Amino acid sequence: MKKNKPKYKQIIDAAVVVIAQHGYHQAQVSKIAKQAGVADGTIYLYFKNKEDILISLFEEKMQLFIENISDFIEGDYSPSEKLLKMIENHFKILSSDHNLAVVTQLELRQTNKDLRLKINSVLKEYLTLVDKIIREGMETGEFDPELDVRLVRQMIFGTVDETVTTWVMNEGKYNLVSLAAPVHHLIINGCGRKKAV
Amino acid sequence: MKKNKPKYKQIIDAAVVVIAQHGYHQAQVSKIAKQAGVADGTIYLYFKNKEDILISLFEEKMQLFIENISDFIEGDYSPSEKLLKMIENHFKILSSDHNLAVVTQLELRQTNKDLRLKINSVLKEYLTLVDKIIREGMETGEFDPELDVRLVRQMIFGTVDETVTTWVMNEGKYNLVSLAAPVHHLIINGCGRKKAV
Amino acid sequence: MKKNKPKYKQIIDAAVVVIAQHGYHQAQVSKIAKQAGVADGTIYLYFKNKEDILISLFEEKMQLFIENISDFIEGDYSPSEKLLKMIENHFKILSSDHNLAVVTQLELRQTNKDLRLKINSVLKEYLTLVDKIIREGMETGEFDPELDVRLVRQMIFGTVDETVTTWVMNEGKYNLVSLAAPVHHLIINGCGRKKAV
Amino acid sequence: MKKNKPKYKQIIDAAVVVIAQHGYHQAQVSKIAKQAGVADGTIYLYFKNKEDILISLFEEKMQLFIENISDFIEGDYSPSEKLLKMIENHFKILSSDHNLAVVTQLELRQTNKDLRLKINSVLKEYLTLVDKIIREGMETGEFDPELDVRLVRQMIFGTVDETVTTWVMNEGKYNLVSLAAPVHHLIINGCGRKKAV
DNA sequence: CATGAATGAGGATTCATTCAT
DNA sequence: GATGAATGAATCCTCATTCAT
Repeated sequence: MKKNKPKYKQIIDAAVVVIAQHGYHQAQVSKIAKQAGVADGTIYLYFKNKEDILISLFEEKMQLFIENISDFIEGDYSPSEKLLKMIENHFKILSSDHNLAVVTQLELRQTNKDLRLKINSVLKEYLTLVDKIIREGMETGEFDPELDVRLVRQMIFGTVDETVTTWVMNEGKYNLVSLAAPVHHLIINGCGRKKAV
Repeated sequence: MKKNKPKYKQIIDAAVVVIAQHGYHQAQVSKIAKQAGVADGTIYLYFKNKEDILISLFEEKMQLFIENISDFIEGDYSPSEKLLKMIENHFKILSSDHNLAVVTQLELRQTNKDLRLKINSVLKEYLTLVDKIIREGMETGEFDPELDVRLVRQMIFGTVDETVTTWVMNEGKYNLVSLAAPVHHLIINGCGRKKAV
Repeated sequence: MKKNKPKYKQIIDAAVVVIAQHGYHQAQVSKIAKQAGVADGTIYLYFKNKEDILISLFEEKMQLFIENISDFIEGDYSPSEKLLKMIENHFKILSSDHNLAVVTQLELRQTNKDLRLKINSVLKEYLTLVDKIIREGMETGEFDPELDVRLVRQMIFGTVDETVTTWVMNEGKYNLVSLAAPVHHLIINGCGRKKAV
Repeated sequence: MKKNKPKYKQIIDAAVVVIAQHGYHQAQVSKIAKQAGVADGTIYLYFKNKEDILISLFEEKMQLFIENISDFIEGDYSPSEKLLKMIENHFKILSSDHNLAVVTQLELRQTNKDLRLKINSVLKEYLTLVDKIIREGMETGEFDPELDVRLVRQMIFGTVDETVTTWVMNEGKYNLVSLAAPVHHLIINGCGRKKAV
């Protein structure tokens, strides 16, 4: 399995650094090879082509998101709590690796439609976990049972993603993790005034 | 004023068609010229360069969004109603011009960072209107007065944008406009169960 | 006769200014037209094409050189004196019109071989006058009767031309006209030490 | 060192052939690559850009001129003899490589001012050698000690250059090398009649 | 396994010239 | 005579990928 050889991860990490520093369109294979400390040709012993580097990069990093939340997704937390932990996890990971945040929020979106569709299919596993939480919430009655799951998932992911992107575009000038609670609150309660109970 | 000459809009419309059909990276100037029924060189009588076509395209189309909502943004509707109308307008425009939807949601995002920053500054006018509605809602008491305006704007825009993108990626297989009401409901109330009044 | 209409000279003078200021490769027809205060198309009522402007420019200006020396070329001066006057005239004209000097010494040499051959044939009339002086000098015995006329002409023109070009390249920082006498002296006596008489 | 790899000289020689045959403006990079028997892209492994090919060409060939004369420039010849050998060398090199003569005398002068300035700075080393001979002649008393060195250098170079250019324009119809002695004679003695000794 | 020299397809832009008004 | 909007041909360079060593 190539994925376990040291050069595999070495090249992916080099790709993150190069793309973050030089931008997607200036991230030539030769630059990535140099950063990884291997020859250009070596890249092709581990990846089919350049596109394959990017998809693999996304797969690898997506594991970070999923591994962390798998722990508590089956745990004894309420759906709302799970959602909060998920958002916190999302913000923490990207907050702690600014290069990765730049790559996923800005640079990797400059790819063509085909590549983006492939990236989206990698994303699906993550989104499925969101769906699971939503359904659980609807079943326990914590969430509105009339919800359209896909729409809610889009609201959650759209809000989270837009929040991170804006943060990256502002060059991380404010604390992203501290936005997890208010974002979660917005998602659960909307922007309407809470009715007196 | 070049913008009022017929060929200006003719070229922009050609660009939308060509980019939607062939993708951003296959949208050569010569292809756009052919689609517009003009010579390659004529493009450069109306636009500084290829990038200028794209920015102008975005400016021109963004006017559609803004013009329509300017009518009622000052009207006697409640903030929540204004928000609903805004979302409906957003969905209607992109629903009725599938090419445009493909271009704005998928193709135009593949551009380099410089171009995207310029596009974002065009977008700002639209986002300012959203902010206005949010602030009005907070003042009238219809919205939670404790809201972080930027965060709410990100939730609204992120949700709307993600909804449209998913719809485009599903090739418009379902009715987008009919999602305006549930999306609006989610934004106002969140996914939490409505408390008994 | 087009050459006598005011716009003919107007366009040629505009060409000299534009070429001197912007360089040969940035001297577009439209720029020359603008400088001349006419429309692009008007140029083509007076000149066959762009090349024709340049040849005509050279013809017109070459007249300046020839007219002035025609006066004394038939006069009672010795061949050596005629040569000195010719060099002085050459230096004076280019000294007094820096734009013209830049155009003839630097810019017009960037043209293709064909155009340069045409320019050379315009130059011929001028060079014939040089030949005439040389032959006269050989006949009167003032010049070495064994000379190869073509070679001498090349020495004279080569030396004069190189002197002007160097002066232009040094941006006219020193007085060109005052070099006429020493250049003339070099041409007549060479660089060898004058033998004691 | 790229300059010592075989393809470096291979490409330069191809450039000389292509420029001589097709003219500067028709010497496309792809044509040069084809003539050199390499791919277009290979050119750019050895040269920064097209301009760099031309400057390198000039540098490379200028070495021919300088190497040959370095041998005797320090030798026991009189300054006048050195000058003669230099002119002979100059004529021999260009006489034996007609393509090169066309390129240096006609085609390479069509380049823009920037490139010409760079070419001129390459030429400087050669002109410095001329200056050296002149100064030596003035010191030994073989040349007029009152000479303006720059002016004499301009006479020498202007005469030599004009002689070669005329020869090239006449398509090499006569023997250039045999003109070395008379040109040298003219430079040393001028065209004036030698005074009886 | 690893290398890196070589490959070659592909596109935005300029500007001399035309011609309907 | 004069205009100027429209034309369209023509080229340098980059970079993902290969393959002989």
